[in-house]
Amino acid sequence: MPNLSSKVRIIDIARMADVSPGTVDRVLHNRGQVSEEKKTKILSIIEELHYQPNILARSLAMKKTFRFVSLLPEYKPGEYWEAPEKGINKARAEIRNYNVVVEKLYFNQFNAQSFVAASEKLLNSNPDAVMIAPTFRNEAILLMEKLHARNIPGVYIDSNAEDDHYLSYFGQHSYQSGYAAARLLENGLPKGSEILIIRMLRIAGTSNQTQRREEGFLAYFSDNGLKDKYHFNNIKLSADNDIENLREMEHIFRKSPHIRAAIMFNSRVYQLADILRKLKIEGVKLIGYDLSGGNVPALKDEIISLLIAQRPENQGYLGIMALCNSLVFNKEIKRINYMPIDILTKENIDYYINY
Amino acid sequence: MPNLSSKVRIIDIARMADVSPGTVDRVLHNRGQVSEEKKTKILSIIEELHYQPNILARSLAMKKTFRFVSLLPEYKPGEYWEAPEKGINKARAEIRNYNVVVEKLYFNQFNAQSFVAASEKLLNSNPDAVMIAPTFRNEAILLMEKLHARNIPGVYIDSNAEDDHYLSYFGQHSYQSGYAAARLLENGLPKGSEILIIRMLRIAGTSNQTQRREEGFLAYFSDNGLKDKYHFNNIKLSADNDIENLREMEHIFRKSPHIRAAIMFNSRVYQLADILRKLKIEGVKLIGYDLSGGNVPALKDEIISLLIAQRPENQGYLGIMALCNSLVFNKEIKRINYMPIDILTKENIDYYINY
DNA sequence: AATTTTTCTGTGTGCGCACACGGAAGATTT
DNA sequence: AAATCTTCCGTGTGCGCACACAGAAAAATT
Repeated sequence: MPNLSSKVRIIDIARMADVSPGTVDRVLHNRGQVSEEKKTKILSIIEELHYQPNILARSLAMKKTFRFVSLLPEYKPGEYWEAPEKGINKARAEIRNYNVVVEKLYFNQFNAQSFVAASEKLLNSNPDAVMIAPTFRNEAILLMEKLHARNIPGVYIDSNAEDDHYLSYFGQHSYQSGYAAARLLENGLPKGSEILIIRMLRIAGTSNQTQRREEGFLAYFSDNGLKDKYHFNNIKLSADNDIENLREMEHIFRKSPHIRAAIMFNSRVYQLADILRKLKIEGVKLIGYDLSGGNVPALKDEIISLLIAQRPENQGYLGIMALCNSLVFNKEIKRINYMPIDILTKENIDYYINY
Repeated sequence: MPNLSSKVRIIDIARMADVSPGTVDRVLHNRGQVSEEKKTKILSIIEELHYQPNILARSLAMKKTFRFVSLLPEYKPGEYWEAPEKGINKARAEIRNYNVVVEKLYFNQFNAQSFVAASEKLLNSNPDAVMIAPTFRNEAILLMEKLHARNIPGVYIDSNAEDDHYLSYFGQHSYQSGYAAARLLENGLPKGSEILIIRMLRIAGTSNQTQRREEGFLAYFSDNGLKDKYHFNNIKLSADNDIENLREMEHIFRKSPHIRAAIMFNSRVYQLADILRKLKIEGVKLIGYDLSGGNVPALKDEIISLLIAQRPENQGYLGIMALCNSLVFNKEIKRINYMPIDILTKENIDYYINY
């Protein structure tokens, strides 16, 4: 148990080691040269006294200011990516006095080229650390490689590119969140029911994350020998053509009136909820992801039964804080940080503030 | 939008107002006297420039050290109260450099007299701020009154004494968490099932919190017209006599073999889980609270179906941080802070780390 | 042995703030 | 008008650290 109460200063160590404060400073920062003899002596005293530098004084004295840059998808108010941004702002205010400024860059999440362009900009600005949402996996890996070559640490949030060069990852375990969703969906569902799996057509292809969730979802049923107990029905909806979607769904439900459950693996569930509301279809257990858009109202209206969330705000906050902890405070950073898989219902949604 | 980037110092303000830095200092701290004319001039400049003091420099310069004291139930390893303590330690490490020390006092949660004795000790030590678990409501209110008379701020965690003198509260909305539990228990439960409600006999009487949870639980059924759809069976178990409890439960299940669900409103569910395991009773949906003791293993073994948690670690952390934010950083503190009602299953428990 | 080069080491200054102190200006009393 | 008290105000010092700089010691070169 380290001594947290009594204060040990650099000057104390210097006195004990019979050297000047500057020398201690040098061994602490690997600056200049210090004779091997003094070095070991100083280090042993530091160890013995559990010396911990006063971060406040350090930041106050330090000339260098750190520039962190985030690279996230642009968004409209209420959309998913608003949440991580809020977390960034929170972190920014918290570490402002430690000489770190946080800047933001954005890309279009449906356009890989915009990611590449923003990457270019990012690199040219020569930041001290970066936080990236690797929506475009290959492009993100390329960027991270370049950053690594320049010794610029980077963290991923939301999804993990799983390359070798990132400092840390904050995001969900997509597979497991699908698995958890399956269990919740299946719970209390009569055997023989039909389950509707809805995918969204996406210009940039299905996202990695969505796919993993679906894998986990299906794995639950096969792992537990439930695959034959239910009928699975796959359907694809368009991202923007609401009228077409409505027609499609009406068709599906006329053909299969025994659908008792439905799931979507992204945050657009509220669109489906709208359709169900319009078609006056009831008794369908609907599960989706995230609190963005109209999801919360639909949950409260009991059209959506459950939402699964992953604290996107905290992801942004923790990503920035990890950079700060690593660069400014020289702390060790855990590399993979899976966020909790939060289960939200009408009854607990109002208290879901991420303290 | 305040200017977060450019630094404004006291000396800058002084120059602009054509006074000495000491004068600015005086109006910032209401120290000494300053002529009304200069005062307003300085204040308007502060306003205009969005001056925010550098907390780091302030703490570095400040002579005063703050003493925060927590007053929580004593506990054995693995018990509920270990969690808030962890949060306290986290906060302590974080604010150490801001000249605040955090001390801990304990009481026996089954003995009101021990709370009073600890209160005495607490008051005599003359702390700068306190955090209290008001397990004994009346005694806690009395203590908070005395603290208030001495101008010592105090926060409650875990449960709320709901008096007039506390600074802030961090804890669950007990009623609502019972309500949420009811919904989860009822979901998928065949109508006509028998539901077992288990209470623990407690020397010090039923705790306020437990009672509220039960109220919320029952309210769900009456609110939704489900009261007559199920049979409710109440049973009391002893806190320590396991053998007697086993016999009792065996009796109950022999008499009522149609029990399909059971709930306990405290963290001792694992005791019931043990009994069900011993009696080889299956097909009972069991819900309980908190992650302490053997609850997590029982959840993973699927004897417990769901656990409801309320981030006790964060409660301790946030309670201390609230004191710090108020006293040291002069921030506004939200008075009532209900913690999220977290729903935990076998599938998401492994990712439940409170980031 | 005298020099240059390299390695090592101590001192001084300032980051932005709190706080003590001493002195000036004004108000009150003698 | 002189003395005392009160209100007001400016300056100086230190919190613990980083960093620049100059100078000493040691090593390498001439």
